[in-house]
Amino acid sequence: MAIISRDFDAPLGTSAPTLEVPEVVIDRLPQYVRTLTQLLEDGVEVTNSQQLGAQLQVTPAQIRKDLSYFGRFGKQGRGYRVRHLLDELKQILGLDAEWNVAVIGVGRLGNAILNYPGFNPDGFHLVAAFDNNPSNVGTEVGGISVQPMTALAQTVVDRDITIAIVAVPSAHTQSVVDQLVACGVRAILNYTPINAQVPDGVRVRSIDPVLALQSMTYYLAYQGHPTNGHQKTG
Amino acid sequence: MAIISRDFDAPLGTSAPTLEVPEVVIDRLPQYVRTLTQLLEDGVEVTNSQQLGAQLQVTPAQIRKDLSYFGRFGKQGRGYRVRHLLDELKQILGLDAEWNVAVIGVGRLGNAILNYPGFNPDGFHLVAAFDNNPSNVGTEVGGISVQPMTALAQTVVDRDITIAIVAVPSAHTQSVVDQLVACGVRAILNYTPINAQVPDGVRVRSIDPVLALQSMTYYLAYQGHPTNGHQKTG
DNA sequence: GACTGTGAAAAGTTTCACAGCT
DNA sequence: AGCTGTGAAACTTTTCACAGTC
Repeated sequence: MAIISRDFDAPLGTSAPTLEVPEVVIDRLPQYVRTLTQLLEDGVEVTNSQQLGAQLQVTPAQIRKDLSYFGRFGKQGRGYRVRHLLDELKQILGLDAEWNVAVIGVGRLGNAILNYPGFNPDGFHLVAAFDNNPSNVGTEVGGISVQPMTALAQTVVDRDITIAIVAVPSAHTQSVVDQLVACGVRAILNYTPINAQVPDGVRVRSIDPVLALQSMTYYLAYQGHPTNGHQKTG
Repeated sequence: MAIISRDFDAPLGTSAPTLEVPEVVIDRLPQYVRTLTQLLEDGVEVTNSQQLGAQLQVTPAQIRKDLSYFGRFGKQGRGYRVRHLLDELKQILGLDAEWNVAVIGVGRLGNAILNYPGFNPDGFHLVAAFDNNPSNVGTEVGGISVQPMTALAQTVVDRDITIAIVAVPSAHTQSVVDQLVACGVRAILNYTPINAQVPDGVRVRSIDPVLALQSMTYYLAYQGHPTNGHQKTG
């Protein structure tokens, strides 16, 4: 039982990440990390599930339950030492490591991503950029020299790249994702509006502002759009 | 029973959107819309839950169940007419209307958003931009003249703006969101890494690439990061 | 024969409520 | 007294399986 400080005997070492911890829980941990980081910066040394819940708009019980999957980090009657809990969560999420990231596609969006300063403080280092278009290859974007796609496999190995950000035209998404998977990349942040198919063991997250807007309009549509009367078809 | 073609008597007209339809279902509908749009463009006239499920990596049963909240759109033995189902779903989501959107903050990120061509084809029109910084006010970004924040309330009314995209520095998020809510905006797409507090009836969706990356590293950390041995603290 | 629409079962997730530690 | 950690209960969501229609 070397891996996480949990004391049940789930079959570790299976290739699919079907550990005992529900995926929804994992998805919340980064938010806890962020809130704890904030508290730490504000000089708060001890917190509790009540306070964290208020910040995150989540019930205190949920926070306690989520944390209980990984260990006992608090002290009854007192709460959680902010620094301690933060360190534990970062370690659980693998955020105590530095991660090298490649950006595929240096069009308008890829450019914005490469120039975005928000990744580095969190341990994600954009270390390589690739593009299909010969006129982009060799240019510098965000301090990184753009390489041709043919250099992908070699650079992924040389630079120990484990994560890729895809910002290519929609039509190329699947092909680029296939190439990344073939190179051994197993975490992909997809900025295109395409549902790429990947084998088991590869994770894809999508950033899709249009989908986000479209799921909100449902609630707007009848809560009363000021001027625009929605007429039914059927 | 005017609003949606469903035949149960949930209390409509309540201010919070606690209709009978689960929120997870609403969140999936835009993806169905996208896939159907794709099929339509490819000239496919009839589809079925099997095919849609394969595209979306969702079980056919889930698609049928989701659709059943809104009506009976298919024909047994045949499937769904793509155009018909697409029209129905768009109507349900309010995507048969055009939505005017304001962008708050025209820094690097706001600039990228205002120049992003992906919103308009889906009926979202970026019609106004605001910034606090006097040196940005009056400039043109993405064909839109940047206004001061003081003009917000008036412009929201004049231009029938119902949705806002927030791309300001983190420290200003809550204040900007408060102003938007005060103006009557009830759907906000938040590009900052801050959890804004909003009253009931206001929807916030966040675009947060760092959180997306951080939830993937958990799975990478022990599936075997090529070189980097993760050592436990405790 | 093929597929939808849907109750009912199963699985997953959240919340409750309280024993137990500080 | 105050808060955590956690089984058990409540609730939500997904999947199953099949009657019904084309």
